[in-house]
Amino acid sequence: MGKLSRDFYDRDTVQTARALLGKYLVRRWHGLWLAGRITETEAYVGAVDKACHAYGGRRTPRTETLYAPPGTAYIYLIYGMYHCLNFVTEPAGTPSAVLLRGLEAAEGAEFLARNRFGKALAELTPYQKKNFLNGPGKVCRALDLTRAQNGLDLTGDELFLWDAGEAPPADIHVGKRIGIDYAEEAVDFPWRFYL
DNA sequence: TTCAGGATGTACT
DNA sequence: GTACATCCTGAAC
Repeated sequence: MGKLSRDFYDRDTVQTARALLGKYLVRRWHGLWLAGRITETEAYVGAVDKACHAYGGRRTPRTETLYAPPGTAYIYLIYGMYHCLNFVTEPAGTPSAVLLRGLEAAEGAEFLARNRFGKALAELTPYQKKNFLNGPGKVCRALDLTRAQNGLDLTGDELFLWDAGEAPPADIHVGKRIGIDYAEEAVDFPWRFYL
């Protein structure tokens, strides 16, 4: 029970990705709380993973955040219009992170719906409810996360992860990662975890 | 229900 | 100029 400390992120990335399922992402937003339960993650390990932006020690302005200390938010723009939120793992200088792919609304659902669809929760169609937060771009849209939050310290008070003290999820699914067809042998790494 | 195509900007070649 | 850790829409089934 409590905010996840830096130690939580300072270890093997694949283990961290798995351990994040069932934890809560919490965001302080305009004086109120937005939160969701994590349902889907993927691991990206720079040292061995061609799908990772920092594969082979690649260092550019964009990837610089991946080299930050564990427990840092890495947020980047993808396809010109969506953002993806990652949690930096492993010691500083080891470019690895966990991509957040899915949430279940927990706190501030009314505001999440407004950010995501521009209308009230009660007005969402069944299709919109079903596809509320089941993708990385959707999560960032609902939580109003952009590159302005890139580099945020996840042990701070603005954006952090919370262990609600729930029993570990019983039924964790494992699979290949999504949208990385270019990554050669890394395409098949079983580094996607979901409930 | 699945599927093709387009939107859109930044990073990198 | 090309590719990209995506999502939405509209058409076909």
